[in-house]
Amino acid sequence: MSVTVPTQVKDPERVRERRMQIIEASVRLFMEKGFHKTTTREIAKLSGLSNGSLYEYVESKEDVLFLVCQHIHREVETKLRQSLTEEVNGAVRLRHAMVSFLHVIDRMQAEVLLIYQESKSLPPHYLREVLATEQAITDIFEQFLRDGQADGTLEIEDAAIPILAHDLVVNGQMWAFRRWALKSVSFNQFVTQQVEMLMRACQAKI
Amino acid sequence: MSVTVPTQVKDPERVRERRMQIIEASVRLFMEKGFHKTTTREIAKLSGLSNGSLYEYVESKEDVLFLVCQHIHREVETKLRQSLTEEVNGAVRLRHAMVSFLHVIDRMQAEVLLIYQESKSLPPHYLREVLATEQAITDIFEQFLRDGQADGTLEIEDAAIPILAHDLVVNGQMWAFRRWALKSVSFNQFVTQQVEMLMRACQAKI
DNA sequence: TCATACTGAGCGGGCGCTCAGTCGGGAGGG
DNA sequence: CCCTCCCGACTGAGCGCCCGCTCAGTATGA
Repeated sequence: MSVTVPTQVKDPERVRERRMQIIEASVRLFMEKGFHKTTTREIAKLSGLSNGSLYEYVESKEDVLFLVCQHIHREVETKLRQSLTEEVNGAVRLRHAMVSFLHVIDRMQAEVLLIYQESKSLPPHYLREVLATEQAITDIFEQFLRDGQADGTLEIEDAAIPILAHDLVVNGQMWAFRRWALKSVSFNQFVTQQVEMLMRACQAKI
Repeated sequence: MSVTVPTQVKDPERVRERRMQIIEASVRLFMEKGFHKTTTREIAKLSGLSNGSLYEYVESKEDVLFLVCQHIHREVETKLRQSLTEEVNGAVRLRHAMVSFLHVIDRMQAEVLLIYQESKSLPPHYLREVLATEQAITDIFEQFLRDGQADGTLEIEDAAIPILAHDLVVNGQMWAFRRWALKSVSFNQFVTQQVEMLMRACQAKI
């Protein structure tokens, strides 16, 4: 939350507005051709800005990538948190969280893929921020696992919890980054199977 | 297996030798700075070749990336197949395969990460080949799952098998591409937890 | 003597970023 | 109410560098 992108423009409202244009254009371009093959000229053009203007809102091409990653992550996290409900016990809560998460991934397939493929091109201080957000998403699931462990609806070791949380996130994201291999699987099949497998993996007493 | 990289040099032995130099140099460079930030000049220099010579063994920078990906994948697949043993039943066989796989990933962390991060930069016809190899590795596990299903030591639905195989591969590769989040977990812990979780997920009767 | 492998200076083009200049609107003085 | 001035936003031609790739020329060994 502490890292911010510098700008020359004084009016914060204007900055937010223009950066939104930049993000929307960049998401489209990066998804289409990747970060490295997209030129700043293309970004400017599709944003409806001139080349020079773009650099009033951003200091480098990497800044743009960071804005994009940050925006996507925020959207994933808020959508996920929105869809969480207060449920009776840990196991049920975990199950619902996983289903919600899978739906978010499905709606944002391309964006999730983008983060997977391009975030490595971020300068270190930006990368750290992006990975922190990724961890925050994982932490949501860790909490549910702990809840379930505490109320006895899940039977798991302490040591397994962080690993299991990552498994869960990664197995969800798989829907985005392994779609090439999952062409013959429908989304509903995928959800059912992954959720069942998960529940077995942590020995849920539903 | 059908895709090959063109060369100007007649002597096949020489081609193999020089390409090995190119691959070794490129693996180091790509792991260090990524594909896009590595120049062909650097590759040539570290390979012990001149700039022009490099292009006798390769037609483009993408060719080099393909050679690298192909080489890594081959190494993973052969190392994995080598360590597979003939075991009594499907469940035990699967368990051993998973452990072997995790050890291969551990030894080749950086290389696995490289494929994850850079293979998207391959031209389509090369990418197809690389994904096919990835699928071949997944297929190994699918076979074990089917074996276990057939002999009754694993209790899984048909529809779950492909998904489970991918889960298994991805949860293993996680050790390479999520190391930033798994710093506090030891390799042995990781292996134990992942294998136990897997066995529960497919209801193994060991 | 000739095919084959190798060399490295250099070409061509692209791309990130800059900067001298334009535009517009609001503040302030007459 | 007008004129002036100024500041912040915007423009886009173009700079400078870099990098993938080539090719005319050289070395080598059979």
